[in-house]
Amino acid sequence: MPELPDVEVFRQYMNKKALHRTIKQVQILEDTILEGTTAKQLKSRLEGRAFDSTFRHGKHLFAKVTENGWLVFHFGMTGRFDYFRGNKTPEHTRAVFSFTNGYSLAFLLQRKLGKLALVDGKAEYRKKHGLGPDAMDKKFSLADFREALKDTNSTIKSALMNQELMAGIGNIYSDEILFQARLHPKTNTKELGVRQIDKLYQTTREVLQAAIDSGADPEKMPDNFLIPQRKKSCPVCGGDIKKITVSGRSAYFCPNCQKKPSS
DNA sequence: CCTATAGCCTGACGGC
DNA sequence: TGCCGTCAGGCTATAG
Repeated sequence: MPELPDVEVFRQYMNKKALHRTIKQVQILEDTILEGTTAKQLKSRLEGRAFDSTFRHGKHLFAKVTENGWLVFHFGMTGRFDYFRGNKTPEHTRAVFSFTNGYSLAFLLQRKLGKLALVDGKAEYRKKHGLGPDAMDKKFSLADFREALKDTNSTIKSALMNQELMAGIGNIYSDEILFQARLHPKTNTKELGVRQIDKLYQTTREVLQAAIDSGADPEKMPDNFLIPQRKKSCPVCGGDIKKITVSGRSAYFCPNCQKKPSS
């Protein structure tokens, strides 16, 4: 699930539930999710401290640890949080942060494709992973969007999902953005005119914002969104949705509404 | 530079 | 019911 809107919702959840509480205990149930740190180090640097604030960049969530750097969450394909009371950890819990109030924040990963890291600065982590600007950052302007796509010669779907160009968009939301922009996923970036690029920027921002406003819940998304019914029929024309492979990922689109400029 | 593929992991689903 | 292949909202390394 976790693309930019989902991670933003997780951030809000963490803010609401787990900020400013003293961390009594850290438990790592799955060492393989640790990136550049150890269970021992996490315990020594987190226990007795608290999460002061959160920051999201693309699909990554950073939680500020009082005077002690940042804990970084990456949710892989199946990650999420669960703030629960007591000792019974939810299924698929890989790490638990227990607070002095008797509640705990569980970091869940069904498949173990997520990561947990501890870093001194957000910038260094971003640099190390080659992450471009956050797709929803206020400072990520139309000019930046044009610049990001300028030197690429790939399918537009692939470009939108390229975390080096802009961070946060994955397989599902790239499909939604291209559906709303009425662009075929295999359109080459070079085929797009200035007007289309500009429109795509607006659409990208609108789709991501609408998803965040919906709590990243397909049931609450606008009626014209493809996501809730991407394996069924087009919410606009009612036609059949087609599935093709683009950049090694499944792309769902409406052949009637989304045509390549050249065809 | 770009695309395709495999691998990392687990679970759900469809076909037989 | 059971087994098997396929696929899944991410990312990385490698090959062509």
